[in-house]
Amino acid sequence: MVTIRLTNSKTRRKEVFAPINPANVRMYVCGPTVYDRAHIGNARPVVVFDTLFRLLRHVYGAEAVTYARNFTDVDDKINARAAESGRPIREITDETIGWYHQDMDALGALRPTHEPRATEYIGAMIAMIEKLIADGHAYAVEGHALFRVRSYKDYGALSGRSVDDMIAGARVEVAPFKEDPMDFVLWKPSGAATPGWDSPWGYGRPGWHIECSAMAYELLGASFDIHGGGLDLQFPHHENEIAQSCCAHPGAGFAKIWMHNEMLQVEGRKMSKSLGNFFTVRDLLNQGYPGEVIRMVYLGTHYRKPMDWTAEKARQAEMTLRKAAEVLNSDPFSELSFSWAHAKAPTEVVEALANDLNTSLALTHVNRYIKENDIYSLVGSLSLLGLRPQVIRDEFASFSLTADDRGVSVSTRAAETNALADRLPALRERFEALRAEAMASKDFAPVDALKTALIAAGVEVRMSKAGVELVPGAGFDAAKLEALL
RNA sequence: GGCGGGUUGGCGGAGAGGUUACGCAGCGGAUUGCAAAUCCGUGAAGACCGGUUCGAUUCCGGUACCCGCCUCCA
Repeated sequence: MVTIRLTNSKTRRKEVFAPINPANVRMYVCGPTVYDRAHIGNARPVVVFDTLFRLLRHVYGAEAVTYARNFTDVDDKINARAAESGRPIREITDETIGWYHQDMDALGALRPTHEPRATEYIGAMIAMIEKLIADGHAYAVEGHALFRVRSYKDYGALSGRSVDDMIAGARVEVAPFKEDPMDFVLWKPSGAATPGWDSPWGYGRPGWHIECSAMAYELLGASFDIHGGGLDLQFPHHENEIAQSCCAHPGAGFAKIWMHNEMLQVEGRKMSKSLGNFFTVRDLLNQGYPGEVIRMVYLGTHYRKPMDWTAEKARQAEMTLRKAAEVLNSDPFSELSFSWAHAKAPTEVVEALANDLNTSLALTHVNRYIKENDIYSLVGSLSLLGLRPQVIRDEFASFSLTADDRGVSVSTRAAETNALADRLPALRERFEALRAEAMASKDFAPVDALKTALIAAGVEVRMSKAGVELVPGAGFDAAKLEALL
């Protein structure tokens, strides 16, 4: 069996992954707060842990992996959104979850096994808080329940901080009823304008951190294998989760391995609305970046390094996918000669991923399969990486290699582009005729004019002794092509 | 201020204590009416200063710079 190695944030070392139960490998990843479209920073952990999910399924079997990713649907940002729009909270969260699914589906991310909503686990949260209070790890005061940080001796171990250091450097405004400045909220009171539930501490709502502890416990148990999320969540969110869960379920150890993906920048700068470089995934999709291109850009950078989103990277990813599509499409019958769904990723690709998710190295291998025209390895690798081969072929394949040119009745193009594919051969014939004339007359102006127009329409013009190929490229513009017909 | 991380060729971006990463761009050649595409070939690196070592870009320490978290934002 392949040995998977993962960097554990808790130990800051790369460790051999040995599941608690290989028949039920369990992973929890912090999901979105659902009040708006996911931006491209939110999407990075989704792609990273989807890739890990796929690797685990590959190694341990699809049925042997349980992946839980929550929706935070109770939060002050959601309340604010509801207040300013006048819409019901549930309507906002339902709509946002729908968007999230659409956008992450476009990136080729599999749906996790469980996608719990925080509001469906209020009872479990209350039960956990009650236990923490009963055991002296938390206390109730003025309608709040607070976690007593000093009662968990390892508090700060994950993020490498000591409670004393943090207090010294803290800029936090400390609520007067806290025993200790670092104590954090498990439950807080709600007024008429905010959603709430009845609890032993009065009508109120949960603090942010308790939901993940409660849902992970309900769905995965007191101890499980992997807990993931963005590096920004390491402190305080994950630190607090550990404190809560370890105190509520002593001895269980909570997550064995903690994984954190680095943050994302855009064109070398932090993504922010004020800099005007803030994109949602939907923005990019609407700008015409296919989901596969976006995913490819993510996979190009190791998850523990800061990643920069740039238009140039997207261009290169698209170029690579076009080449891949040509290979996938080079034999119209290739899909029939072996089942694409069963193509296996070569060992070297699996091992690249097994080595702490070295997606960049995996893509290096993919490049070689493209160069060597190795369809089988290419299909297997792309599938394991979540880059759907059929989609790539349909989205990026060139017209010149479709059925029309080869006399076979296999069409692999998306319907919209197929319509144009029918017209390209006519243009090609005209081009060939013009070229033949030019060769004889030595007047190349007419053929050059047509060539220039085709290039302007984003069509690659390939001439050889054998004939002419017209291939739509990255900047393909159907409207300009229409004008030539 | 506290804590954590990073710094690789023109650009992006990996592995490995000693042997070509790879991709994009560049350059040379083949090919072409000219190109494009393709193929062949090729130059180019490891922030700085020390240390360990026969040997470090890879390990250790320091400096500089950058980034993140500590505070609503991922």
